[in-house]
Amino acid sequence: MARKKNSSGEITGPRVRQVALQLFARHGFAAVSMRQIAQQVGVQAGALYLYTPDKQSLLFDLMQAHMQELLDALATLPPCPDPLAALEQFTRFHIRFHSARSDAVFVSYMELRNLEPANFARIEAMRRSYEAHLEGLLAKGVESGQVTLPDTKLAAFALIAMLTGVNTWYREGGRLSLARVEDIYWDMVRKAVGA
Amino acid sequence: MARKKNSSGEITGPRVRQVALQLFARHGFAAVSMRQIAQQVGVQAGALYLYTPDKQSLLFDLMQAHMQELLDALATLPPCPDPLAALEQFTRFHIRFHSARSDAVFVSYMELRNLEPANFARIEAMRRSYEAHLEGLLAKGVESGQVTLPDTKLAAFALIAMLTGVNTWYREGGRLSLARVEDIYWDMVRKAVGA
DNA sequence: GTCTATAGCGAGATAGAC
DNA sequence: GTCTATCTCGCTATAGAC
Repeated sequence: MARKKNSSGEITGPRVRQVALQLFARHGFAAVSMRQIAQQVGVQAGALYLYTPDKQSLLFDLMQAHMQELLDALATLPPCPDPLAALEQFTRFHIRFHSARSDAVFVSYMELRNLEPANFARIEAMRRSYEAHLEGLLAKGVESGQVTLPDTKLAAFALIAMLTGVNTWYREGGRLSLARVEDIYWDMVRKAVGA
Repeated sequence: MARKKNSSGEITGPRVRQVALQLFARHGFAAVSMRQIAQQVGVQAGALYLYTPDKQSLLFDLMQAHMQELLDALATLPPCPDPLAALEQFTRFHIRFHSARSDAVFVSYMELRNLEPANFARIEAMRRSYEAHLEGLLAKGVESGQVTLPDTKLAAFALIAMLTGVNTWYREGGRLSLARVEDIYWDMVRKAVGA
């Protein structure tokens, strides 16, 4: 066994982050106290500072980890030479990835205003990189003539907003399976880009 | 003149609401103190309680006023017998109305979780009523055969998310006029619904 | 690594003078 | 209608025992 005798530190750190994410999503960063987090983790408030230098860093780390995971997952999608197939792949990927992480998505969008300027800039750069990827796909589709769009930049914004909106209403075990939701949204995306 | 000698009370009330809305949008409800609001209004903290019983009521009043204004404006749109013309009218109305009130839109969405349950229920009912209006338009389009959609409920969610998303990037005096933005979004909406 | 205890501060809200 | 002063509470963060 590689575990040390006092191994709870290896488990408490991730647990602090998990609890913080859930509470931030539910009540908002500013409305959640370090005491609340500690209570839900099952430690005293002072012990939290072994895992984060302060509350702001805790928020930033959660948001950065989420955005990095998103970019990494995007980068490991199988290559897709056909622009329309790539757009379908992106659509289904976006819905699946985001619906599986509703707390992180919510926090990463809603709490931007609670980041210090330097931290804000770093998260925003990651978000722009993701948007630019979609815009690139749309531009390729326009080039190949498979897609017709008045403005690829606005289309990228519009599609991401539309797809992320799934998180506001989708609940597992509801009327529709996620696969069916993907189908329906892909149908609307495909038509919206004139394919 | 109808103004009384001590007329500042007639102007301070609206000003408190205006300042609170701006600060809530910028920093979040929980992060803004009554002292901050008072300072920006130019009164002492205690004086705020002449205009609102407490901070929660201030938030709720702002959100309710916004939603009521939205529903009222929707109800006074000129009647539109053709389903497709009605959908275009809705699209342009939504973009215009929401882009002119970005603070209220932002607060009314982001701060839902800071409402007491009873207040939350009232705001949610108003939002659902707005969504139902759009879904009704889409259903009429399907009936008349001018629109093709796999699911009108999801389409309503998708279109509202897409249109409201304009607020995340649109700034007056930017690359595109609002009229041009309306055109571009209407093009995508029209195609997305299979018209 | 976690605890107790506490410093230092700022919050929401109220009382009463003017 | 607005002010000053204050009550009471909870916050972030730290110190030091174990």
